[in-house]
Amino acid sequence: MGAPTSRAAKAAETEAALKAAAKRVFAERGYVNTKITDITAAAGRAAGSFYNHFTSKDQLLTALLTDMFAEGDRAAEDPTHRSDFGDRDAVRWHVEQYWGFYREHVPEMVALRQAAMADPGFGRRLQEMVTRDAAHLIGHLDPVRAAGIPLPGEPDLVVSVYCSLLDQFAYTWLAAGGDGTGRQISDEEAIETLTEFVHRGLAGTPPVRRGSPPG
Amino acid sequence: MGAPTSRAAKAAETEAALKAAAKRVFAERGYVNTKITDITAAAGRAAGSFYNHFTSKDQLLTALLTDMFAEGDRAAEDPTHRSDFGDRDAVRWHVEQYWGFYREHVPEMVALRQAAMADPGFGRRLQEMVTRDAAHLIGHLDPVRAAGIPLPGEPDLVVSVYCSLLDQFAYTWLAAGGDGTGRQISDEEAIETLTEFVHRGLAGTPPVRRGSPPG
DNA sequence: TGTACATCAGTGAACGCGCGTTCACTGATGTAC
DNA sequence: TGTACATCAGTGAACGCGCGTTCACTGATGTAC
Repeated sequence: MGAPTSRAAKAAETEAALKAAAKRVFAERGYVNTKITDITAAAGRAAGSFYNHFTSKDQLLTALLTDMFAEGDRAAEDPTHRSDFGDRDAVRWHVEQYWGFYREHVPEMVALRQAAMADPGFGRRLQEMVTRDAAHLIGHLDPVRAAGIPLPGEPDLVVSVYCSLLDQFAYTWLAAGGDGTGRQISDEEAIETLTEFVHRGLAGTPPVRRGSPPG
Repeated sequence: MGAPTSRAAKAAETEAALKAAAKRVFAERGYVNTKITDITAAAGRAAGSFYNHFTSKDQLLTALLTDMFAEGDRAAEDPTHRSDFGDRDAVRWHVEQYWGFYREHVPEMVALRQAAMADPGFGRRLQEMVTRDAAHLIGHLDPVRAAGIPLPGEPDLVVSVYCSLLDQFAYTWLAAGGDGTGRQISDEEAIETLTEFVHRGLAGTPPVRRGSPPG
């Protein structure tokens, strides 16, 4: 800004501007609907400039995802966290992490979701991300079983249920703009409801209930 | 086939062939990646023929969705079903309905999901579909509360949790080809795990548990 | 029943729009001496 | 420190590919008399 800049600095600045603009534009109109020139325009650069930094829109997204995962890995490396999903606090911690991460990375998460539907390469990338998460989570179920509480199904399926739930719920409320009723949702409310539901679902005792009342 | 056909019959046959081909091709390569000529080629017709029946790919999808919903409404009109989500059988019945419906309509459900991300019109359509479902389901929670069991959160959010879970889990296993580990899943296993998890999540009693053991 | 004309589903080559991508050019930064 | 040349980020008009869409044409079905 004003000060004379080296070439490298200027290039880095432009690349960062393109990335930031891409996130903004992806969030506004979605990944598939975004043209290269939408990104360069939003970044205040010429169309041709794009190709000094990225070979394609896909590769730009890949770069954004790399940034995102790097940050995510750093954030997730809190080895003090509770790892027993029979423990409500442990569930809450994980739900909160996921929710916070999604909220911070809505443009990338949405773009990845879109790209995964169109491009098998991103599909695999998304699956790997989920699988890695799942491998981490599956161990958190052992203490539940060790405590004599039967899981609702095979551990890998239970993890899949958990991931499905968090992913789609976060997408609905943080990215898609809610359930269509205009309802707003606070972080606290989302995290509490998810935590309670998941904790019960994993480690809760189903009630002994009659069917429908006679007559 | 062979027999001389009236114009109307021939046109209907072609339209049906285009719809059937579209479903096949959508399932193979996804909605966004499908070109008009992919559909006409799969149906064994000329490219121009498409426009005798549909104005665009979007409108073809709309037609497929109309067919699908018509069938879905007919199937869902079983007024004898249990409507108390404290009752495990009631939960199971709903899960089973959803799973079966999704299985029968993978191409349309996937296409709708893709279209909803790109086109706000389809986004609204999808939201309406979910909202209608939600309105039906929210009443099923009343008996749970009436029985003195606290829900894991506000009823509308609980319904949203339920819908998120079923939608994403079905998409993962029926459309996206699983969790990336090559794991297969039977209908029975899916329905049982979902039912148990949801039933506990809604109406289960969370265990009284210590935090992590001392030391 | 037969003939002449009208209509319409289907055809596929050709057209043209939109957008990704290129490339000759500019001016600023870096280097050589 | 100064001059001459090289390099490189950025520019934006122009190019061209891919695909949606059109349209003149064909041959079969429908209608009039």
